[in-house]
Amino acid sequence: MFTTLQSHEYLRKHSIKPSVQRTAVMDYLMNNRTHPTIDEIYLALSPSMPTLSKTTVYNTLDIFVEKGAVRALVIDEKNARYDVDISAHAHFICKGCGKVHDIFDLKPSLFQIPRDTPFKIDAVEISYMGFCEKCKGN
Amino acid sequence: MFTTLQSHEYLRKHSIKPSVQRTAVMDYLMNNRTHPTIDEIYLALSPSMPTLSKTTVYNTLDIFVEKGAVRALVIDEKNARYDVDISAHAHFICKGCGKVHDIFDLKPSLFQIPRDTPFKIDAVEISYMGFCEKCKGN
DNA sequence: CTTTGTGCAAATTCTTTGCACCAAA
DNA sequence: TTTGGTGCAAAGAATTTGCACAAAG
Repeated sequence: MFTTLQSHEYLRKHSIKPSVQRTAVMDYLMNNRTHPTIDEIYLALSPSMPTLSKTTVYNTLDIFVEKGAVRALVIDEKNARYDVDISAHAHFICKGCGKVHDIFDLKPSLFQIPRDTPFKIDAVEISYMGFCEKCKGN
Repeated sequence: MFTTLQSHEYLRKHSIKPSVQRTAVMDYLMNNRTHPTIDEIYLALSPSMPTLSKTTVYNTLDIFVEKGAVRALVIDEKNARYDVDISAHAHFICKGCGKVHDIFDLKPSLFQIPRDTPFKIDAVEISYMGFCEKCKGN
């Protein structure tokens, strides 16, 4: 369980001013490693923060990504999803239920950036698609 | 240059009934390996097919993907992009101009599916983000 | 005929924008 | 007070849906 104090600390480390809303969003991300969408974050927080607006959630995540505090995943065609774990790891998305899971334990070489391309590459995203345990039976 | 006859043939191979519209879209994809969006395809074809509707382009691409004739790329947060090359290769998206480029010549092992996951994985997508030659100067 | 495909318009969904108000330094 | 943050409502953009008509077998 991560505390508000730790979220606060983590935000400062990335030079993000820790407002109440930002701390709440970061708190949620640190404790819910489910690659949530904007809507999921908003729905989870709004009961305890009734004045929270979805615009603020959008703004907040934009800042987090810009400052390198979270990763924006491009794996779900429907919505943007966010991951507070910025270390090199891959993702799996279930075509049945849409949930996104982490895949750690892959060879580090997978995440190497190819040389001899004409591009200035600064990020890699490795995604697997298929069906999760629950959905593969159906 | 791929001909309409070849597109026609390729559609049959994937058991897709080759209507005029479908053949035109496949033709475009085979001759324009630029990972086009729905809108780009629509705008390119509508001058010569004034009655073409964007709904048809959506329907068409859905069928192509479902039948395995084209790959839907999840790399561009704004729009879906389509690739008629279904072989194992990676993509690079430029954060400046948004263009998507192919990266061939990567180790085949990169595209291997990890065992010892609880998932039934049936596709891999490897994406690199950064700036292309033109945009990296700015 | 009967099935399948096409295309218009409307509806939905996700995201962005403009602007007024609030809060912190 | 001045700057930056928040939140509402409206706008925008991509995609989906419902339905009528057209085309193919």
